[in-house]
Amino acid sequence: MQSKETMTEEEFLKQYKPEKYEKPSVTVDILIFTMNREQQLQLLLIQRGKHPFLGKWAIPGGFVQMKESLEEGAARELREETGLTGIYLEQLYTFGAVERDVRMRVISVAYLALVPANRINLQAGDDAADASLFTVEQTEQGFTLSSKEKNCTLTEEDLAFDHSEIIRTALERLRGKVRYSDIALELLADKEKFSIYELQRIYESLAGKKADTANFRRSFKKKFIDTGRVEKLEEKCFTYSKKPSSYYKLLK
Amino acid sequence: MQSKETMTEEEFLKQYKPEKYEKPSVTVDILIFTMNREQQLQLLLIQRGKHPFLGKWAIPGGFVQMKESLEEGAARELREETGLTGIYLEQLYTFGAVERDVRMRVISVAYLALVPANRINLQAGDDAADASLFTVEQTEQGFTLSSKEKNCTLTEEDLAFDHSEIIRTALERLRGKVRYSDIALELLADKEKFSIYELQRIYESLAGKKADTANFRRSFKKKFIDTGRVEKLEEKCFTYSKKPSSYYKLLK
DNA sequence: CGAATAGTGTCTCTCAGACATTATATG
DNA sequence: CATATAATGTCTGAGAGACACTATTCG
Repeated sequence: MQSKETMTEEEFLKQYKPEKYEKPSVTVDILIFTMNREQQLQLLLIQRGKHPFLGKWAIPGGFVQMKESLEEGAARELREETGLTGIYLEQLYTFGAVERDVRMRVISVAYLALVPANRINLQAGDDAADASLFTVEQTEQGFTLSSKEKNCTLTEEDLAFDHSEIIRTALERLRGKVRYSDIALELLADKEKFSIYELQRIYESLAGKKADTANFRRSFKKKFIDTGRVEKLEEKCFTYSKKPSSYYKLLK
Repeated sequence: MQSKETMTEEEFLKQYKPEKYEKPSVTVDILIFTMNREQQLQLLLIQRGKHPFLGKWAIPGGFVQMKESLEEGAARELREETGLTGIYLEQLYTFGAVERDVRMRVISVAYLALVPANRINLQAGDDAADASLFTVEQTEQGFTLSSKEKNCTLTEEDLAFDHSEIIRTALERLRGKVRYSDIALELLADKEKFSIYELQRIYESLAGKKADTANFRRSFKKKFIDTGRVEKLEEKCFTYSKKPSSYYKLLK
């Protein structure tokens, strides 16, 4: 056989054996965030029906397929859980500690999905039988997760694998990014018809703290109206207050 | 056989077969940045001695081992290339397009390493036979890589795989992060004895633009001196100017 | 009328950027 | 002396935060 250096690329490919080494498994996990009707941040979790961590809550995910990219895998998982496509997706971080799954070596690429308010309709798949939305509240220490319908509040021990660490990482990312990017817009129920009130509630959920109304409106004006990216509509919104608020429309 | 739901965890583990599905390969790639004596940002690249991309330049990397975490894998690669340990490491992004390697499906977790100036001593390993440091300059479009000793300048076509995209991502990260974090300190030759001049050159390399000396010094004072994180030394530095500059020392 | 949010105006403080000026060493 | 960087001072404008105030609708 020839030495590696003198082979052509074709010859090289012929003799190459990808199966020589043991490989870790790779999964894509997806943190699906949305807003509920009460303007609270929600996170989709699934109660595990199998070992390990039977009965604990986990971030949905699955093995990455050989013919899909990571982002496509995340989009597929999102579709399987919610039926939705065309949703904002962003790679979060890759978790690869050796013992994070007792069964085998698993490396998980975590993605963030921001689903517009009131758009989630949980799929009744086999995996998703016990999917539920939890209200996320950010605290100094970390976060709390609670579900009104399930009538429960989760602590770190109720989460499977290293998923509480993943959620912490996601919330950090959201907190940081909401300040200098437009991700808050992705959670609006309707980008073509929203009130500043709605947007502020989203901002506050992501930032993990209250914002001053006057200042929020001022910076909204500066950032979106003065630049022509958003325009005020004639129609008014009667949902949130005695005094009706203006609707705005994102142009882009 | 029992149904999954009624098995104990031990029983589950016994019947679990991790080898059922085809898996992608996972590599850890490491972008090793440092400063040279001329206060220029450098990036370590390796000229490939094998197909595919024979002769092209690539970011060093290798398969993640089954008993090491991703971060440990990055640290190992760094050690193999440079002999260094205890260096600042940060996960950058995970690249997983299906066709990014013609041989097989490869998912690469990219890490950033910031090596203090004048500390690099290239290892003469088999892989690293053709390792070389390239001076990085950031431009509006992206970047240029040039090597004085190799007497060459690389264009995107001279880079293997999707490595020009990875480098672009790394430079974006550095540009963004140098503004609000202390990563510039990681590139100082000696954290216990440095001049503001040195630090400004590092800042400028990472930010990709010149900084105003007066403003840079003012914010340095505010951020490091006034908080007690850095102290001024008696000793002076005669390297960079006719007028000697003060040395500073990072505490903690 | 009170209640609740919509929406505006104003003051302060901090910080970034631009730029002028003086200081101190070398050769 | 010229020169190069060290180091300080000053002015400006943008933006964040705190807070007082008026407007508009419902019930």
